This record gives sequence, C-alpha cells and structure tokens, in this order.
Amino acid sequence: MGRHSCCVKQKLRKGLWSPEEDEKLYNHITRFGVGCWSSVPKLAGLQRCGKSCRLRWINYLRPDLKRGMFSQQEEDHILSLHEVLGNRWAQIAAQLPGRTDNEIKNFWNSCLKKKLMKQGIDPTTHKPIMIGSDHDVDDQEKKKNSTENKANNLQQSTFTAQEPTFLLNDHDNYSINGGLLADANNSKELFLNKQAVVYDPFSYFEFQASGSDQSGYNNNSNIIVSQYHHQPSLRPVDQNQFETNSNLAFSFDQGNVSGADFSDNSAASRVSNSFFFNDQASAKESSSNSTSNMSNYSSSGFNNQMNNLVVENNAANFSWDISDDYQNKLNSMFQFHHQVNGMIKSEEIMSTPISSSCWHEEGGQLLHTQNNSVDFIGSYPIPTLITSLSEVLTAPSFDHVIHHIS
DNA sequence: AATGTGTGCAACCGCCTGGAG
DNA sequence: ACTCCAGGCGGTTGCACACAT
Repeated sequence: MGRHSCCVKQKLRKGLWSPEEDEKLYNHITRFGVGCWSSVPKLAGLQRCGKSCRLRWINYLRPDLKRGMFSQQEEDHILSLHEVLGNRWAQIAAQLPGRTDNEIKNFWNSCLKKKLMKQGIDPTTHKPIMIGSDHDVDDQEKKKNSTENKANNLQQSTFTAQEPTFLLNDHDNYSINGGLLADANNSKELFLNKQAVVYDPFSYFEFQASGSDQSGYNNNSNIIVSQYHHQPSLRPVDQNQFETNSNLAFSFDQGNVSGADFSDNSAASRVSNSFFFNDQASAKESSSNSTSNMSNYSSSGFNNQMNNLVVENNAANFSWDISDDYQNKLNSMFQFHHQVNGMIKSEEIMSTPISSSCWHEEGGQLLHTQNNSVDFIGSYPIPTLITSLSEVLTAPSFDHVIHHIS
C-alpha cells in the first residue's frame, strides 16, 4: 500500500486553485512574507498543505514572474544551459529571471524536445542523432527499413541492411554514414546516408546509381543515397565531439583524429577498438611523440594498448594490440598514418577494417573479407573526402564516384 | 453536433537533502 | 548517531481546451 500524500492525510483541498484561494495566499505572503510554509495555510485560512501553497506561490502568484511566450533569446539560453546542466530545471531557472523550473520543464517537454528531435538532434545529448544510437531506436528502425525497402525495390532481391558501418562528420554541414546491405549469398551493396547536421525531414531525396567499383568491392554495387537538405543556419556539431555510431566512427578537427569501432563486443567475429590522438604540430597539450591520448571504450577480449606510435614529419604511425588470440590476424590491420591539418593520409588504412562488415565468422573462424571492404577513406585527406562525398551524392553514377575519389 | 485525439500546463507525487532536536 | 520534518526537486499525471473526424 502506497503512502498517502500530506493532503490526503490531512483531508486538504487538492487540484486547481480558485481565485479566492489565490487572493488569500497572495495577501498573506505580500503582508507577512515567506516564512514557514507549513504554517502558511493555517495563517492564510486555506485548506491546503504548505507544499501546495509554496508551489502555487512560486509558479503562479509571485509578482516577479514573467508571463507569456518564451523569447528566442530565452529559448537559446535554455538550450545551451540544458546542454550543460541536463534536466536540472531549478538550476536552469535560476539563470532565467522570472521563469520557474516548472515552466521551463514544461516548455522543454512540450516544445523544445520535439523541436530538437525534428532537427535530428538528440535532446538528451544535444548531438545529432546517429543511426545506431541508443537514443534513436525507433528512428533507426524506420531508416533501416526504409533503406531495406529501397534496396529491395531497386534490385528486387532480398537484401537486408547491416549495421551502419562508418560515419564521417565535417562538423559544419553534414554527417555521412554508410553501411552494407547483404543478401543470403553475402553479396553486398553499399549505402550512404548524407545527413545535414540538422536536417529538414520533409525535404529529401534518394537515388540509386550503379556501376563498377574499382576497389574490387563489388562489380554491381548500388549506392543508395539519402540527402537531407542543408540548413546552414542550424546548429553545428561540437568540434570536439567524439562521434559514435554503432560501429566505426571518426571524429576530427584540426590536428585531432579520433575514432572507434563500436561493433558488438560480444561477437568474437567483430572488432572493437577505439583511438584518439593528437598530432604535435597543432595540439599544444600533446607532450611527446611516443605517447598518445587514447580512450578505451572497449571491451571484452581486446587490449587497447597502443604501441609503436611514431610521429614523424607531421605524420603519426601507430598500431595497437588487440588480444593474443587475434593479434596475428588483426594487428596488421591497425596501422594508420596521420598527417597534420587533421588529415588522414595513409596507404595502410586500405587494409584497415573500415567496417565490421569486413569481418565475419564462419565455422568458428574469424575471416577478413578485405576484398569486400568499404574502402572510401583510402589515402585521401578527410576534408577532400568530405568534399568528394558531397559531390558524390549528386553524382549520376557510381563510376563517377570511384573516379572522383580515386 | 457528437466524439475522438492531441497538446499544453498546472498541480501532484514521491524521493532526497539538510537542519533541528 | 538517530529520527523527524520542511523544503527542494524532477518526473508524472490529469484536466481543460483546441482541433480533427
């Protein structure tokens, strides 16, 4: 049996306040001030509990309350405060004169939250909603299904969408993620989603382009592209943000590259590692060329101990151990070159498992299907890559895509 | 006109904290 | 050290209203 509230115990009035009650409370507080709330009802002649009186005063009767719609300035302020403070409504309200925590909370729940979600921003994290993020399971499912349907319609086969396998983000305009569609014969299609950091969900288009892939990935690849219209006035992604999606993610800005493979840790056939490093030239806090910041986001069966990091001629070359069991199989796949100016430039990355789709388990064995790997990054500087992909998304054919990138 | 559905908001509920005894 | 209680807080509910069918 649950506890009864104080009002029930004392047989006090509940529900909406009448104008008479408001007047009694207002007159009492303006005359005697706020003292002990528990004594207020008796002194003011109200059949209410002290808590109820306090709430009524704070949220409605207080003379310094600002009423009416929230201004754009207030809205922006709430957004930025929420990003820092989360649902600490009282603290947020303390920064907005004349507004109550309850009012801000209601405004958030009924308006701002929806607004953010419509803009593709996770209201909890204030970061763009990524396919594969925990916060967007429904949306993820919808997009996945949508991609599946497109693939099925286009090829009339039974392709199913695998997890999105990579993400690139230029921090200003677009995030681009992609993945593979696979059918029962393990034939694969590539799909890309180019998504404005904030997008208008009502204005997008998709198209298919097909042709040959010179990387040997798939001779009859389809590229399925969603392009959400760019709205440059909307919120950019935090430049220092560590992007995550369900598998491989990169985040970069000048001189910093971070990334992670968030593949299912429980599956032995998948890789799960993360990295983060600064190059010396542009990261002041970077102290030595032999060490590196490295975030450890993983996980069972893998050591994320970085070794062999060499920063030389403005390039970083490093690898890390995975685990004894898999080291021989995987270690060589984890060599990168990192060039200053925030660019990745490396031939080595060609052998990197860009996506977990490069890996699969067969008969208990871990196999790397390198030939089928999605190898967009190659040796291209990230900014160039982004530019290329932006153009790719309006390119008429997959041939054009490959030529442009390579 | 009647009914159903969605939305915004005021108020409540229950947990937590800190001070008094 | 412990209990009690008031106040503070965030989550949730339920009502009134608007709009759609």
